[in-house]
Amino acid sequence: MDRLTDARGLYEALLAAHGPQGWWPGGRGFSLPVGAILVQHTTWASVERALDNLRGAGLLDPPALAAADPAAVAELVRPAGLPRQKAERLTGFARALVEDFGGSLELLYAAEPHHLHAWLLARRGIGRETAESVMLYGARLPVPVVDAYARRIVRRLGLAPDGDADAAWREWFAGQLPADATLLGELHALLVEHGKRFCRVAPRCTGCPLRACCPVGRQRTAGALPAEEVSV
DNA sequence: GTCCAGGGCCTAC
DNA sequence: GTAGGCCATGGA
Repeated sequence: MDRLTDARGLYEALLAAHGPQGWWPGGRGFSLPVGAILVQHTTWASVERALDNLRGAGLLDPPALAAADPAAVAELVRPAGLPRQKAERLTGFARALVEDFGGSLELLYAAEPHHLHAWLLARRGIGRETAESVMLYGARLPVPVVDAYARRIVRRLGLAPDGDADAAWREWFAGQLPADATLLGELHALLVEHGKRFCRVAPRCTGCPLRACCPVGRQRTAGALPAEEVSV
């Protein structure tokens, strides 16, 4: 494998290695922002059980969730962990959606992107990463999602931008990739998939398809790891 | 038993 | 601005 030098090469290498991930292909339903909040600090398998519980209770509906008792919602989302916290965040999100957009995600997504971003960030429990995920997969806006996996993988490949500011990372991705929500959605999914399998906090590079072009992967194969690479 | 997952909030410094 | 604790369940 040739040495990777940019985001486009990374995307193509990950796509070749892992294939299309197809996250949230249906995209625009209420389960998307709900899932984006539920998935924080847990696995998607756990989220699906929580979503099933909410669906069974008729709460995958903005007005119904807005009116629901957070304590009852907490029991339904318990499989996804942090139940009290996530129940408050979900009911709060639904209330704001009903109050500000009549419960319509279509109207929310139709807002000017800057306002959409600001509105999402103003919701309790929605930070940068969750807001960007909703904008990318829900509103289908070409927004790169810069998460811990993206940073770790790019750092280990020796491609990280100068400085570590959010803006520098966003510019690093946006400047090298087309403004294409489908491509950026695949890239984020591929980075997560690759990170889970081969680029965790403690490097386990065995079998990593990027090993040949990754300094950490090569050193991992050889044995020792530089401390600054292990700790990224 | 230990680690950590498709984060974000709050507090202290 | 940033480091550290906290939230809680479940799978590896």
